[in-house]
Amino acid sequence: MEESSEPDLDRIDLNILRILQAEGRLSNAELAMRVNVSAATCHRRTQRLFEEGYITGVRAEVAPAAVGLGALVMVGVVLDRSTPDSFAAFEKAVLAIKDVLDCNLVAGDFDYLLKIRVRDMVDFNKLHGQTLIALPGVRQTRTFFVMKEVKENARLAF
Amino acid sequence: MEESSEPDLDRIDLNILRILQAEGRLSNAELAMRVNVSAATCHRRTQRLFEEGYITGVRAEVAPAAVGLGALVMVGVVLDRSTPDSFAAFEKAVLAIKDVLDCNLVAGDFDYLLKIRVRDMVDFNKLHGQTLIALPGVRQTRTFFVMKEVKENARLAF
DNA sequence: TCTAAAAATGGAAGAATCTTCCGAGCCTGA
DNA sequence: TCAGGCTCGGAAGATTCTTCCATTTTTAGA
Repeated sequence: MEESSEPDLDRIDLNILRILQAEGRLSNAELAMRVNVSAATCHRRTQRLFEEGYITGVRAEVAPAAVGLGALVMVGVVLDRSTPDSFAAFEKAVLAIKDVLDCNLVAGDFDYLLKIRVRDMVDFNKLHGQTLIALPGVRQTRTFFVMKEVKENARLAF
Repeated sequence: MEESSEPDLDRIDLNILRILQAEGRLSNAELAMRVNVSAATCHRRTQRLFEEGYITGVRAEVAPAAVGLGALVMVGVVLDRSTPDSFAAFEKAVLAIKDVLDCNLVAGDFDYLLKIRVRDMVDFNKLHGQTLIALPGVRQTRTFFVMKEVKENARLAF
């Protein structure tokens, strides 16, 4: 009688996740009302969702432009060789670059796709010329300047 | 006497932003201690950061795999024509697709780059065949399956 | 079907936190 | 120098959190 996909999350848990995903600072009392359980139960449920890793953290979203990070750039990276060592070295180096928000190993024309936030194009050119192309094993990069952010970091639909 | 870049954020405000970006559920009392001001001042500062749009929201991060969204896919999209109407129609349609987390208009080989989360490759194939290539004005798409998420949604460095 | 153990629930209350008011300190400009 | 505006921290009522406990609901076996 095991459920097929999401083992131990019932409708209430899923609603808590959905609501906190949108409003992470909601008070427990208000959250309890919205999901139709008592404050005590809601508190226990939410605590469990944190403890068991369904919620990995709660973060305030800072407006990038407000802190001088107005430029968003996507970069495709191709490495020289496709060896495990080569990948590992590249990944370790990328993790240390604060401007890189996302880094994904992909199948397709690139080895990695990066998402980068910097102040402006001048800053990106410096990052590109001094850091990115100097990363271990990089054969070539392809840059995609973002001209308009249509949708950014949307909530998960479940 | 206008400052060049970040007008009205002093060191304390920036620290509040940095801390809340990492721990959005921190109590005001604890936050006040960390930034070395009284609870009252910290409360006022934080409130202002919300009201003036420096913090756009606070969100719980839900583990994608826990809610059945284990697959991450990047898709490059090229449109038939590069007219404003064409772009507008595409963007409007994309905003309605819940699986699309990011959508950016870029300069380069593609018109748009999408970031999509679905359950698995089967789900992606369905989404691709039934929805993506049927979006208004789409000439071609290029799919990049993510094989490893090296860095995901990192915090802004400022 | 029935029963007993196990688990989850909601109410209540002490503890902790929030939120606002107020007076004091500190620049700023005349 | 001094008046005005701004920001600060302490304090206290209001709100919220967190836990305990009795009750209800669910589960599993006979």
